[in-house]
Amino acid sequence: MSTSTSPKDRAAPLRADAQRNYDLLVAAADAEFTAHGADVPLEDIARRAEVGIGTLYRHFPTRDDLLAKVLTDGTAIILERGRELLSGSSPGEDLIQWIRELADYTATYRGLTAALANSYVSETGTRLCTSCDAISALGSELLARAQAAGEIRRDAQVVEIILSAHSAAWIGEQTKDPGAVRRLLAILFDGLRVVTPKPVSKPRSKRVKVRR
Amino acid sequence: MSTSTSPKDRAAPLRADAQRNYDLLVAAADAEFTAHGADVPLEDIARRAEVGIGTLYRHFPTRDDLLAKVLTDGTAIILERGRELLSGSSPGEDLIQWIRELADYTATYRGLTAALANSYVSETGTRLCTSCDAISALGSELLARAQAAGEIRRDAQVVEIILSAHSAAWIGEQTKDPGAVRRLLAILFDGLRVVTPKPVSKPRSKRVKVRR
DNA sequence: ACCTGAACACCGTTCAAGT
DNA sequence: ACCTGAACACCGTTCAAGT
Repeated sequence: MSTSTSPKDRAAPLRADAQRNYDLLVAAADAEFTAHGADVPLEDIARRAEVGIGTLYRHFPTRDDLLAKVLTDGTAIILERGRELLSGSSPGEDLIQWIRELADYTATYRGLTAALANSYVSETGTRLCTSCDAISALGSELLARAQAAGEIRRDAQVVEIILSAHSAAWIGEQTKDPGAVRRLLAILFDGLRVVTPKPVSKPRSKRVKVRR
Repeated sequence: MSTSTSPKDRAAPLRADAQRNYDLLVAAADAEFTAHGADVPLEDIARRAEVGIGTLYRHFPTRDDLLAKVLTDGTAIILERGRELLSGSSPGEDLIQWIRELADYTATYRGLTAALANSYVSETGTRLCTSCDAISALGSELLARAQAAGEIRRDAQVVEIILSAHSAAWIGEQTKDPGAVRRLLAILFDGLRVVTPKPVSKPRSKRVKVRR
């Protein structure tokens, strides 16, 4: 919540009133997203911030930019947690724990999962997407480590892992039943723990080259 | 595609022109949904059917009604398949196969998953929801049978099962990667196959009733 | 340099007028 | 009984005019 950094996170010196409006917008956005979900009319946010709608667009050209800003703290935390878990003692469970926390993060606002998933595969590199990239990078590391330790199935890829967390959160949004999320994740995790034996590399079996 | 039944599926005698418009609307809706996804402007559908927008609303008060109508055939098929599988030889795999087909069904139109999932938990009993009820009923049967056979974990519930299919389809929509869907389902299914041993019902262990 | 809000575009939904 | 499309509401986005 200590978010009075400037738009580009550089020390781009904003005029005093602009900085003030910027901060008001971020606070208003957080409040509105929390209260009415990630699809709340942008106009409502501007109104709450007591700012013209044009000002909102000036600072945040797209809704995703606003979402990304408001999620900054959460994103930092989930990334930090990932790094911590990366040096945990049980690679498989470390990955799993991270996914659990990722699902929570994804549920920050109602309707957020759709926005996140969209940006996750959108062509245009939005801000939200940038966070996603960092998150999948970390996911890759955690996954690779767990797979190397032979604790997680080798045919799993980051996309599914990450989007699984998303979809669990999505299911939570739809059903409003935290139990469903918990149970689904439990199934998923058990599935992830299933390790197919390494294809018995037949010691130099005479592979005959066949014609045609 | 043989869909010239009347709105309420009764022989409610529609006036000839009304029936014609109705059929045109269904055909147009199918075409538009296929081409532009489940969110296509209703106006586009009316235009393609060469019918006033009011006529569309008269026949289909909500977008869900239109979706439900256009999905009738698919819904019937998935239900029928479920019944077939119900008398399959391998309860666990029968359930799993059904989920696979359910995921396909859910992907009929781009953007359909969201609509389906929404209606799945919506309060107001829309048409779409009605289909969903039938589907979960069948899912319950398949699941119960598989669990009774000891082939599927006992803590799984229908909601997750169904919504898992939905979310797999959803992931397909997002990533446009059929491989991701396949891999996710594989993980999920392995998770479903994990059967925790029945809590060893200690043969009449002397359960002492404790005070307080 | 930044803010404002009117103006425009777009889509959903209703309803008075028509046949 | 049914159809039509103008009319209204709503939200996103832009931009000319203002400070």
